[in-house]
Amino acid sequence: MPNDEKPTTSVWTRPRPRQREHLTREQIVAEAIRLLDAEGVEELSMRKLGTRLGTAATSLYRHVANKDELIELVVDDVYGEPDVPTVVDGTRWRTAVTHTATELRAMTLRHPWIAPELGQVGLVHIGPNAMRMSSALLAQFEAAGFPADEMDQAMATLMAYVIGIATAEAAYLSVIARSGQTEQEWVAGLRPAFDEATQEHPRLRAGSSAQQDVHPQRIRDDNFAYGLDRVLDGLAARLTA
Amino acid sequence: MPNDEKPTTSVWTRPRPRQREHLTREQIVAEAIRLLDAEGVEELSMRKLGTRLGTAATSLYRHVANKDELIELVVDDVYGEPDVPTVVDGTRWRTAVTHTATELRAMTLRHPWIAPELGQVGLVHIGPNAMRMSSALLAQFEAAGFPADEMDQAMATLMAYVIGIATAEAAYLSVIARSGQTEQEWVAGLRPAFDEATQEHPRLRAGSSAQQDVHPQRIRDDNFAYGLDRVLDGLAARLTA
DNA sequence: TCACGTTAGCGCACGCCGTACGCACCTTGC
DNA sequence: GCAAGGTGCGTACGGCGTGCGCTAACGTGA
Repeated sequence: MPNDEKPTTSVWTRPRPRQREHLTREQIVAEAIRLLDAEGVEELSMRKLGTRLGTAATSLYRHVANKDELIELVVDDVYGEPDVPTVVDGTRWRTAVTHTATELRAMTLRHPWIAPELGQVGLVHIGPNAMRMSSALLAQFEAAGFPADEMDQAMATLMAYVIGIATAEAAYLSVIARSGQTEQEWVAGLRPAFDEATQEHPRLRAGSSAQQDVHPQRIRDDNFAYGLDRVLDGLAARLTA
Repeated sequence: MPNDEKPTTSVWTRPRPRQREHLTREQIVAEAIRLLDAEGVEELSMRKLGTRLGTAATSLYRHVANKDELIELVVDDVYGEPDVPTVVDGTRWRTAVTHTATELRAMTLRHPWIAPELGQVGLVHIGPNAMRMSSALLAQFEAAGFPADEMDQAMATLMAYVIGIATAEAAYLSVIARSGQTEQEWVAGLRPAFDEATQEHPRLRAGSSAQQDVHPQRIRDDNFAYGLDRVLDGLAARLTA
C-alpha cells in the first residue's frame, strides 16, 4: 500500500479546495424531476442524479433517507402543480370537479413516470400537497350534497377514473417517447402490425379505423372528456334521486 | 492462472453428469408468477428465478429474449385467468360487464404486482389473452346498443375505472403484505399517524372514522361496487337518451 | 481570535442486478 | 457411428443502491 507513506494527502495531489455550496433537499427533488421528465423512471439513479448536481451519489443520502423516500418527495412535489379550486359552491361543483380532474390528467401527462405511483397516494405516503388536493376535492363533493358516508366513495370513484385513464395514457406516451417518433408517426407505423393482430378480433379494429384521420391527441382528449362526463353523470344521478 | 494447466475440467472436479430436463417457456412463466405472488415485483430477478427452477440465470435467456419480454408473457398469462362472458344479450349487458369488471379486480388483487403494467395492456404489448378479454368486453357494449364510434370510449371509461381502483387497492395491499400484518392490524396501527396528519384537513377524516368498526376488506368491496354502479349508470344513461 | 463539536461531502467497498459471450455437452437425423 | 444444431452454464462486465468511516468546512461560545 503506497498510500501509507504519504499522509493520505500530499501537497501535489491536493484533492481540491472544494468550496461547499450547500446541497438542499429542494435542489435534489427539483433536479430529480428534471431527470425523470427528460429520461424516464428507469434512468433515475442516485449516481446519475449526483453527477447532475455536481456531487457524489452518496452525498445525497445526507438529505434523503433512500431512493424510495426521494420518490415520495418527488411525487408530492408534482402534486403541488395542479390548480385546484378552493371556493365551494354547491351549484358549481361539477365545473370545479371537472377542472380538478383535467388538471390532474395534465399533471400526469407532463410527468408520465408518476403514473405507477399515483395509486398509492392517499394510502401510503400522504404528502402535504396530495392532502391539500384531496381535501379540496372532497369539499366540492360535500358542497354538492353528498352525505358524509358517500363523499369518500364518490371521490374514490372519480379518482379511480382519472388515475386509470392517466396511467394508460402515460404508459402509451412513454413508449412513444422512447421510440423517438411523433405520436402520429408512431400510430401510423404500428397500424400494419395492429391490423394483423386484430384479424381474429375485428371488433377491436372498428372504432380505431373509423377515426383514422383524426389527430391522435384529439382522440385522447375526447376520450378523457367523454369518460369524465359519464362518471360525473353517474354521480350526479345520486343527488337528484 | 492455474486453470491453464488442466484442460478446464479435471477428472476430480467433474462438473457433474447433469441430466438435462428441458426448461420450457411455460415453466418459466409459471414459476415467475409464483415468485411474484410470493415476494413482489422488486424481488423478481433472473438469478432468483433461475435458482428456483434449478438452473442458471443465463439459461433462461434461451427461452425469453430478456426480462421485459418475460414480464409481457407473465402479464398476458394472468390475463387468461378472468372468466369473461362470451354470450351476448343486449338486455343483460350490464350483468356481463359487472361480472367482467369484478373478475378483473379479483385478478389484480390476486397478483398486485400486475397493477403498474395494466395501463399498457391494449396499447403496447397486446397478448392473445388480453385481446380476447377486450374483444369480449367490446361485444357486450356493442350488444348494449352503443354506436360503433362510442363503443371504444365506453369500454375505455370502464377499463379506466377498473384499472384505477385496482391499482390503488393493489398498492395498498402490497404495502400491508410487506409489513407482515393483517389488514385490520395495519389499519389500526396507522390510525394515530393518520389522525395527526389530517388535523388540518378534518374532511379527510370524516368518512373513514364513520366506519371505524367495519371490516376494511368489506369497505373496499363496497367502494368498488359503488363506483362501478355509478360508472355504469352514467354509461347506461347514454342508451336511454 | 481561536478551539472545538457538529455535520456535509465523498472514496471505497459490498453484494446485488441484467445479460453478452463462448464453450461443453446432449439430442437428433442420417 | 457421426455430424449438426440446440441447450445449459461459467465467466465477466458495467451498472446499481447504499453502509462505513474519513476529511474538512462550518457555527458557536470563550
